[in-house]
Amino acid sequence: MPEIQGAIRVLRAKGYKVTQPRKQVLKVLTQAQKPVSPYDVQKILQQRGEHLDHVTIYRILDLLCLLNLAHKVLLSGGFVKCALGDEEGCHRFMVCRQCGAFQEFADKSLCEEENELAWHLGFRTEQHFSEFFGLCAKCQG
Amino acid sequence: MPEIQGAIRVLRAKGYKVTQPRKQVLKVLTQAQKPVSPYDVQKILQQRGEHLDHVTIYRILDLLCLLNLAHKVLLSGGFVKCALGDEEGCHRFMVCRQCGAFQEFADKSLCEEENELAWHLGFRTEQHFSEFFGLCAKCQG
DNA sequence: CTACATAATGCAATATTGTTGCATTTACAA
DNA sequence: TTGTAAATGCAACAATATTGCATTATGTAG
Repeated sequence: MPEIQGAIRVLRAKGYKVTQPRKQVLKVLTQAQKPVSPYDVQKILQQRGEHLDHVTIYRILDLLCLLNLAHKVLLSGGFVKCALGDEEGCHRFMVCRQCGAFQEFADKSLCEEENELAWHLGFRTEQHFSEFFGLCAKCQG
Repeated sequence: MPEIQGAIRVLRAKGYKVTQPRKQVLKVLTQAQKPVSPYDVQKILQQRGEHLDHVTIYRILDLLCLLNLAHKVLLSGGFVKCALGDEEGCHRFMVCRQCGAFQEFADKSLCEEENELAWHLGFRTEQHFSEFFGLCAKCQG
């Protein structure tokens, strides 16, 4: 598990403890062929006879994301917020990680570029969703 | 409420009934300055002394999405799936709406283009997430 | 090696999100 | 005005997510 060793080094280097639950979650993520939800992690562990509280799993995943040892994927079926209107199936949002402000913007050429890229990979795109996380103008102190 | 009238026309044209609950939800979406979750819709209505079952709200929002009168937005805080690894803060997925297959792909120039666009709008991007929904090669029969 | 301080976990409780089946009501057309 | 098909409400439940606090375990200092 070389990947896990690397993650463990990062944990230690940043002053976080290397606990059994953290190692268990890292192992699940490393072995998983797909992105997994916190709930998936719990079920996979249960199948091995191991048990972790789901709260613990959430906290570990949050930490791993914070340390860039994991990342969040927003697949379909996710949190749903609806707004009225249709902008040609291309929805691009900027979300400020500081103040939570968000702003939608459209860029037609970018959409076409994306479509073309996917097309070359054999994929026919019907809807785009993009989110940029970062700092808005106000929060770039 | 010109927007609502338009939506109502679409409903009628497609043979869907124009019911009180549907008009209530459309009104909430139209007045909302932000994307709202189904739960948000319910709370907003409650504040006005109106009440709709949450199941009804889910069904209406699904219908509006189906008719392209609304769309789903995947903001941060959504359904979380984590995988180990860090690919420079740019995660682009193609998800097949038919078979659910997904595939991650990277494109550096696209990322830079996106960063630049956001930059011109005063936004400093740290992480990208993109999802393309459509049909994979296998499902384009 | 032991014991301490504190970080991390487990647990309890609760809130939010989402789905299904069926009884009842409502919209709209005849 | 009335019939009927569509839509809603209700009940039940499953899954997802967050908070506060008691308990446990890690890493360190002795």
